Amino acid sequence: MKDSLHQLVLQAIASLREQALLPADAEAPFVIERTRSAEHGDFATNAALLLAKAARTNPRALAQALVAALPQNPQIAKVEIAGPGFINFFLAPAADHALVRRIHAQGDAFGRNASGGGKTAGVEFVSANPTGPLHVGHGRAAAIGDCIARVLDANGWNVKREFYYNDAGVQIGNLALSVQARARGLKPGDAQWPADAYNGDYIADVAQAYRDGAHVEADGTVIVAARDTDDLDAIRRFAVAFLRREQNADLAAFGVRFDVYFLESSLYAEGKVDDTVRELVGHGHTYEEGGALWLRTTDFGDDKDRVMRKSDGTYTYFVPDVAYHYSKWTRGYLRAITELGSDHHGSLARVKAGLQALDCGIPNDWPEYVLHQMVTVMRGGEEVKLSKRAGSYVTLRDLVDEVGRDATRYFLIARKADSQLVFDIDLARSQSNDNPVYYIQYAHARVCSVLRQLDERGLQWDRDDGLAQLARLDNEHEAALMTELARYPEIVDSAARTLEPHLIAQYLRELANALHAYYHAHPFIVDDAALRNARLALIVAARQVLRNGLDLLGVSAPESM
RNA sequence: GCGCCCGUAGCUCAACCGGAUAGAGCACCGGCCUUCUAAGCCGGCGGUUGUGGGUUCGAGUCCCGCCGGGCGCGCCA
Repeated sequence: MKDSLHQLVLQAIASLREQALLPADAEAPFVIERTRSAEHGDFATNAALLLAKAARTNPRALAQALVAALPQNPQIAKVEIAGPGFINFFLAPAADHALVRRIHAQGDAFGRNASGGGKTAGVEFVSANPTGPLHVGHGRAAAIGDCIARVLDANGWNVKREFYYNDAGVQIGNLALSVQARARGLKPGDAQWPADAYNGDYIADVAQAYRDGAHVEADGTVIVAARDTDDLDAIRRFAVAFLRREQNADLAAFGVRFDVYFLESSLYAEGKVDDTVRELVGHGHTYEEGGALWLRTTDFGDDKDRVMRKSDGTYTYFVPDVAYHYSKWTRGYLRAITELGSDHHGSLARVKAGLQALDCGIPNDWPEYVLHQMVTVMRGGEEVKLSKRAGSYVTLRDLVDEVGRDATRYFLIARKADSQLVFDIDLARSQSNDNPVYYIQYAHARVCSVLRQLDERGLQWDRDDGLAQLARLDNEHEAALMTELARYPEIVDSAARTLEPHLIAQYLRELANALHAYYHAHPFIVDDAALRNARLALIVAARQVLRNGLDLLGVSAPESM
């Protein structure tokens, strides 16, 4: 609807140009937007406000001319000029009826669109190194990344979820030493306990499994523990596999799966890091100084140049990062979304600089970054400190076990990524009306319950008759609910454009509210069969949209609660 | 010191490429269950959008300066 209104206004502008009421080159980035209140109609445009100057007239007069030039459209009941020169559109009931029929016809596909054209978009998120369990911050990353992936999919993109991890760096070395120390019976605090070791209890679990000769499978590879506490390399391989398996299990419990697990070590093994360095040198963006190889990232907007190869011959971490993103490019990811904690934002400029320096046609706005701010966890009114090294922190698994997958996902997705988030465990756990996720799920279950009630009363819902009788829906609650339903495709589009999945969560609450309000204002199971069928057609449409929206969040839509 | 993000009701947060009277939830006050689940609905209270300027028909939104909070500023990852 938004699009067709946009077209109508464009036609009106073109018409005014022909009449010389507007200069021939007059155009403006006008918008069609939902109004805030019903008295302003359903949609409004600011076209007259933006074009008034070019027309050398006042906005209201121009609005008059635009309205006069608007092509007729049966879905528009009324057009008004209001305020400083807004043009307000009032939709005809027929537009709402067509919408309800469309929801029934499209079902699970309602709200989806093909704007992505089937092109490939890679969404990288979590990308935690296998040095310990996932914590609540990873949970936020998982919820946001997975939801972005679902939203892009709903917009017609071929989405690849990708998890990148370092399986061979310094931190992994510390991990191996930690497990080895535990396997030798040492504990944190002991004189011989390694200085940079991980102190969490989970290290003891890994060590125990290693000594037991356990075999673990992770990311498609099986590793059997060598049991030899002197074989640090074997310990490392085992520990990585063990913790990767744990992380995968936690993510699976959270409802998140990946298409690609990308190992940093593979970049070295396949010579991709060397290739990248060679390309950068070849394009003349590097220089040697102080025994190190530098990349002139300042040519691409960075604060200062960055060392690529240290004087000891090893690479700094951002070189494989560039190689990794370049591999996404060569794998055909037309869009690459990288979801990170905002504490990594400092590295963005140099990675982008590295990609630009490859001179291979990567656009300046590729990849797209989505950064999320910290999560503060509250329990019993007190902040739970997160410290992996100290070994005491809230794991994602803890949250999913305690709070449930649905509420955890909802709480982590419902807020804009770039604002800090307070996760109140007590609130998320509460199965009460304090908890917004149940509110939405209850709306879905409520429709199911009405249909069950219908059955118990020995009645049947005639869908076709209902869809034919939509004109019987004439009260304000029905109008409000239909307006909410009509917004859904716009929200799906908007969430993908802005990469802001919280819009979905926000919207679903408003949709649920419209349904609950309708429920209380009017009985659905009435004696008048035509009216009954029409009302049921409307609430079943609402149920469909609730289900579709919850699916985008990865939250279940229960039939009863 | 420099860079990025944030600052909106007592609390947690919205506000669709700058739009009309800044909205929800929680908390608080008051109504509504012999009627499809009260995990619900309706009403009320609550704001100088941190602050001072600027841009324009119009600013929570854009620009500049302050104040406050977070994160980052390594030949660490």
